[in-house]
Amino acid sequence: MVRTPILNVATVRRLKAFSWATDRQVERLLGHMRLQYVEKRTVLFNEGIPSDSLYLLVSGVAKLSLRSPDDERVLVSLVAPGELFGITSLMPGMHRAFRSEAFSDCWVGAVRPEVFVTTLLDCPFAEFSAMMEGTVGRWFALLYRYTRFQSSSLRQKLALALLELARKFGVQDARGTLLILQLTHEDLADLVGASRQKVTEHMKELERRQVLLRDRRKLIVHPDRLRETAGLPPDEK
Amino acid sequence: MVRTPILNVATVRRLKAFSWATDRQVERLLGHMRLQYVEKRTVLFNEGIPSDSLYLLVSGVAKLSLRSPDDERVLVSLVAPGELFGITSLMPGMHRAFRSEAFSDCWVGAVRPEVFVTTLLDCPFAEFSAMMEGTVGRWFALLYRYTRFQSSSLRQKLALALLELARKFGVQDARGTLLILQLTHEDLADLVGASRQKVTEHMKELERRQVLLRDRRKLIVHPDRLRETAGLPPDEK
DNA sequence: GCTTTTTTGTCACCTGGGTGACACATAGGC
DNA sequence: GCCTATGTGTCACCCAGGTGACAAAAAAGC
Repeated sequence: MVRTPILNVATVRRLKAFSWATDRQVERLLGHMRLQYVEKRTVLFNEGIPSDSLYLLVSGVAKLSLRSPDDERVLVSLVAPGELFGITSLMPGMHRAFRSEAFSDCWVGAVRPEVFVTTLLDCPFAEFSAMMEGTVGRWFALLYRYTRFQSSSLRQKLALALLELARKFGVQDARGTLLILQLTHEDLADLVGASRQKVTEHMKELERRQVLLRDRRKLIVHPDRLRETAGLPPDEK
Repeated sequence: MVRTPILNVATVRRLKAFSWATDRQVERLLGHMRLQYVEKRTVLFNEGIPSDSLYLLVSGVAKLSLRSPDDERVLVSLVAPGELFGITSLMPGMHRAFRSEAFSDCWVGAVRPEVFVTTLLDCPFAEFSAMMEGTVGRWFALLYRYTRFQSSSLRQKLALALLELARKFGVQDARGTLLILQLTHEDLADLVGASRQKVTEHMKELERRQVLLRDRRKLIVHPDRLRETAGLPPDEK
């Protein structure tokens, strides 16, 4: 068995965690932190489950990953000692975006997000977390799309991009979701990082498959079918 | 010329912006917001400059983009009315990550981030922004890497990933920056979304070019040369 | 309306990176 | 120290998607 590390203010400072907080605040926070040992390869949390804890990596290396449509694992990031992870817990009702597992044997400290916020910021958790959602929520959505892009074909990337656009710029229409936006194939190509020509080809193909249709230069998309072509599970929202 | 839109609490509610704030707070915030008209194609801010304003898109469509090493523009996102953007301003001393320009003619409201935070959250800006940095800073770093990935070759992606690892897990060594991490080529492949074989090939090539070297299964990298192979400007930090 | 510019559609051809296969090297386990 | 499992190096081959080129169709000016 491994010796339990000592987690006190000095250790936290050495880890360069919570550098903005006072000693007093850190001390108070540590009082609420559960330290746990996580053996290599053990999953700490899985994507999609509700997020109720915020973690501090004390020692070892943790890993954030994501399962792609074709069941490959995308390694999103490696977490170093001193880093906070499981940050979705700071946003209201948000589920885990990534799976977290121990890349090597780890010691992690877990704390409830409400305790974290109220201890270090002295502001109601609900307000803070609504603020987070309203501001960095967009970053999160982008990160989500880009991590998906990693293991997607061009067609899937297009579908993902169009889904995002439908969410932002779509209005309901008899024929589907109308994008109130003048988009050229070149814009789409820049968005998914592809050539204009291939975008044209795939858009034609999506039209043929009735995933979308065009009325002059306005797009009308069918979100369900887009999700399907993107390799996402059917909508649950 | 275009009619200036009326920006009051009702408008904000219709835009679904600041949904978590009270009418009173919104009203106070609006008092500090400068409304401006931005003509299509006009650049609102450029990547790399200090960020001192937070923006609310009132009407039109804005665009966030990024210039890649080979001078292509990566279109990162399109901003819809009601969205906040220019969020780097909420983090201390952070520079703009993306360029923002008007995709169509726009009306945007600009507000100082300190005013935004103190009005809507009643908590000192410095504390809030340190908290942001300590928590969602990691997301931001990831987003940065992934947006760069978009227009990079495998070699560049590898260099970017290794740079991130060097920042997190590197210790100075006579021969360069030693990564205190046992990484297999397969791990690297998962990180950059490539096949194990090609990663092996490129790692060999990087060794040949003296961008990195290996001591048993530990990597020693040369960050300056990595930046160069990644197509990034020389370090300014 | 007619002209100019921008976008779309479709080629043929090239290339970076994926795949499968297999030999060799290394590192743990015991 | 030996054995087994895991990682590395290197093929030959294939394919998705990039590139350049050009015609047709739509939009935008005027």
